[in-house]
Amino acid sequence: MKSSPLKILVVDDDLDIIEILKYNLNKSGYLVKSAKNGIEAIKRAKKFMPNIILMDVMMPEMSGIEACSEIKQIDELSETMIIFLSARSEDYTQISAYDAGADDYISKPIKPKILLKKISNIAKKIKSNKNMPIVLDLGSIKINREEYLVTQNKNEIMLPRKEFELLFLLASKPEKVFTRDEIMNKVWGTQVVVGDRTIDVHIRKLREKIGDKHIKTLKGVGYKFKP
Amino acid sequence: MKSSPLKILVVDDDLDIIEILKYNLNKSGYLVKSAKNGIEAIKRAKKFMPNIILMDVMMPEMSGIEACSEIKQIDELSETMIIFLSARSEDYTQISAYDAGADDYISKPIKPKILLKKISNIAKKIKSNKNMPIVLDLGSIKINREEYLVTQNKNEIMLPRKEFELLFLLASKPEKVFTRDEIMNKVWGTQVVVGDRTIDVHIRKLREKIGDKHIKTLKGVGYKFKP
DNA sequence: TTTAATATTAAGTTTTTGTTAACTCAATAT
DNA sequence: ATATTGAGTTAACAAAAACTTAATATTAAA
Repeated sequence: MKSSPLKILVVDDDLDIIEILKYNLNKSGYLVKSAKNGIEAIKRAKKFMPNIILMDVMMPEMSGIEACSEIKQIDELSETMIIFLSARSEDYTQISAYDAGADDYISKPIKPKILLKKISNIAKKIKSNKNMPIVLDLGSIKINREEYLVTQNKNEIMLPRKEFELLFLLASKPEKVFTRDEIMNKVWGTQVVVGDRTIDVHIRKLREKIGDKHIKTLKGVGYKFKP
Repeated sequence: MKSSPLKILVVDDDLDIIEILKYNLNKSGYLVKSAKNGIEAIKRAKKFMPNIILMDVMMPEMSGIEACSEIKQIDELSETMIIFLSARSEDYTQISAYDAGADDYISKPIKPKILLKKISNIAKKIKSNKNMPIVLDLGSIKINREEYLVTQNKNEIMLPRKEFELLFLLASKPEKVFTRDEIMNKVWGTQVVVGDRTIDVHIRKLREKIGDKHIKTLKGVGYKFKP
């Protein structure tokens, strides 16, 4: 399960602005396409299926706000985040923009830092599994994701991030065997490469803290959690 | 805990319009009163304390815009949302309306659907504000948002704005881990970008003032407040 | 029994956070 | 007009915790 780059559609009638945005976004590894008015934006969006649309408010033919309303009504695109760009930051523009279903707002002149921060925030949101449970209750062991806390028979156990994520993964499906590859991808992600023994070490530390019996090794296969 | 109905004051010199609005709003369960000019509106607003004022822009005696400015200056009514009604949607009218502190704008002819949607949006906002507690009582520490004051075992601690907001955020859900991103977005907002160490410095200052044990670091994850 | 896979330990490395002091900026006082 | 004050930010460095690796030992499956 490899993660593809985020797709962004830039809509502006000013080609210079498109270029600037493209340059900045490409540099950060996003896949960018552009349109120069609202009508074109809708057409392209349907094909390109972007995760994010950056759109100027004021455009000839069809205003960004109108285009936004239309796009939000298209079922397949309803999850697309729309961020408006505008020359002024007057409130009245913002209000109608949000009415149209805009998800965020950046006022020109666009500062690359702010732009990239917003985009990366959205990227994180999209990546993070929204339907991940907050607490796992495995009888004697309870795992609370919101508090990042593991409780075993009323004892609170603090786990560092990787150990927590590892335990959370295994415990999310007790008795299921997770292969090393699965663990690697879900806990460490697809972008990092670490040696084989790293997982063992983390398993060891977990066993130290929650007891050996909860994590079982299946040689040549993987690990499983037992409640 | 039953929530009282939202109070709406309708201001228009056209009695027909008042009737139409009253009819629609009453039907949706709001508590409605009316005034037929700006001066009367101010008087009634002081007594009725509406959550929302729907006001015509063009009225004899005192224009809606003037009335709006005055109302916004009255302390007890500064939280009241003011929505303008106007025969035309020319931009220049809207601009001065927003300058006067209007919160939204509806152009005539009024479509009940749009009106009620806007009202219900505002209602949601008001409710969520109402539900935000003004004082947090965490045992030894009490945080009063209204007075901007933190009390620890009867000692009053004055915190600067950012420190206060940071503490208030963390303390609003004790034990929950707030990531740096969350903190950044909620305390600093999405329109500014500040360096990474800024949060640390504020955390440090808070710890200096309320004691180390109340704010716990989870490296790579975030911070949490412990009562 | 053999051997590849996993366990263990301690010693590196990297990442993240803590700390301090200096700097900017605005509001207010002199 | 200038000085003062305090909030907020930044930058540089220190410290700590988290994480990884490497070397060696042990285990369990073929």
